[in-house]
Amino acid sequence: MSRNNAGLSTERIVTEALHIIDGLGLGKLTMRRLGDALQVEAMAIYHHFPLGKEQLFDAIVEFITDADRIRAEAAAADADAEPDGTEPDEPAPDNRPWDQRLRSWAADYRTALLRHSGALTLIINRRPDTEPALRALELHCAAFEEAGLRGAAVLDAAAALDSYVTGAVIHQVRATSIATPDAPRPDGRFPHVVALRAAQSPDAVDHDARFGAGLDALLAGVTAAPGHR
Amino acid sequence: MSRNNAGLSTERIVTEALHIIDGLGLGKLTMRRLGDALQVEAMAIYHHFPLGKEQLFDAIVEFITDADRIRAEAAAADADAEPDGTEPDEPAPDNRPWDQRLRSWAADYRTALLRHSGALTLIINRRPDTEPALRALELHCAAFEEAGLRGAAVLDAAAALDSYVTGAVIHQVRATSIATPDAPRPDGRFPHVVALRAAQSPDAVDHDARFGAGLDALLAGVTAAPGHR
DNA sequence: ACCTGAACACCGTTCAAGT
DNA sequence: ACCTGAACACCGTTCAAGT
Repeated sequence: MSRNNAGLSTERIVTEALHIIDGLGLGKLTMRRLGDALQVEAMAIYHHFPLGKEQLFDAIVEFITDADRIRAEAAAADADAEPDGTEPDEPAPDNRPWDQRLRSWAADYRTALLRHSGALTLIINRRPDTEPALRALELHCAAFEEAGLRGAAVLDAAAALDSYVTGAVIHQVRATSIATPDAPRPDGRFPHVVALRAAQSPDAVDHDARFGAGLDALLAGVTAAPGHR
Repeated sequence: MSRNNAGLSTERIVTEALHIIDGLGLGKLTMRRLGDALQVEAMAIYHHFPLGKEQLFDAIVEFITDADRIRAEAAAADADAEPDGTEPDEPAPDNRPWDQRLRSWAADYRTALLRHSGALTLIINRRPDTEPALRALELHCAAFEEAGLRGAAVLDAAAALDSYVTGAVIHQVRATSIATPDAPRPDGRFPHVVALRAAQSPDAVDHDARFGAGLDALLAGVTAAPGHR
């Protein structure tokens, strides 16, 4: 066998990089380690990502936030009793009401971010004009117009929705991260926190329900407001 | 002069590190570069942060999100016509209604994050049980109880508020980051986006107004909901 | 206690070379 | 076109040593 043509591809590289991030953390993602995992010299990666690690990071973010791929994977898992060789059809238009479309998008996006929480710091630098981002924005704008918003209020609502979902994932990842041993336990200076945590331990929080409650509140709030600001 | 006792302190180190982050970006914050800026060997930093760079990162995050220091600085700038040597008094209790307290907190926190947007990736890993974090949570819980919420709904509302503010800063930093030259311009596949951007260019967005609108919507939504979920 | 200086085990990336 | 291998300029961190 030849040492060339090791069958490298951008998708294989991104998948393996994500595997390292999920397993060892973002800090352990090294070009050399990634090369080892791919059974290739580290420098071979630069042929597929000439701009280096930053470009690889961008590709990872696009991969994680590619809603179409996520939906296709879910559909393939559902329809495994239909093993014909046909390509997946053009995705059927979603005819449900605006709020159900937004709730589905939010749930899917949140799931994708949580599944790869080790890459969250990369998501922060996500380019707003990438194709998956524009596709999500288009979905949001169409939904909020159907809800009755117009003009700047539509874009404001879309921004608020994206902000909430991103922030909620960060909040949850923080809350479920391993506690530092020397952390100050809430004492008399924080009476409300103490009382509320006595009723509900931080470890017992239902993050899915909390996320849904906040999302409902946000959607109700942005669509109840007058159409202009 | 001796080569020892260079006057290093954790505060000086953190301040200088933040200066490098603001000026050159987080990626350029190096122990060696930080040492140069402090006129000291890089290894001297380890005497004040024995756990290394991660510990320094935590200190930077605490510094940025220390609401008390921010408020004290603002107060000192206001009261510069009162140059007596007295220490700043115990902060007066804020007797305004719950929503004004939350709006002030949100504005201050957002300002602090935006001022050091290069450190945003560090903020993601912010420990939820640090003292500034608990202080903010206490403020949130007291306000939402005053608004009529009870039990889990109070903590849910506090989580939603923190999520929104954090996410909104990330959204804004993304939106105002330099555009990639090869970014796909919105075309016929994104009709709503195209139409809305024709009316309001992305560069013309009033991010302060947008933030306020979303915050108002969120506060209205979480307090309009029934007290339990 | 506080800082120095050399050393170690890594990094990302460039570049010429191989097939 | 696709990959290798050596090399360069860095990193974070350890450790013994200085004062």
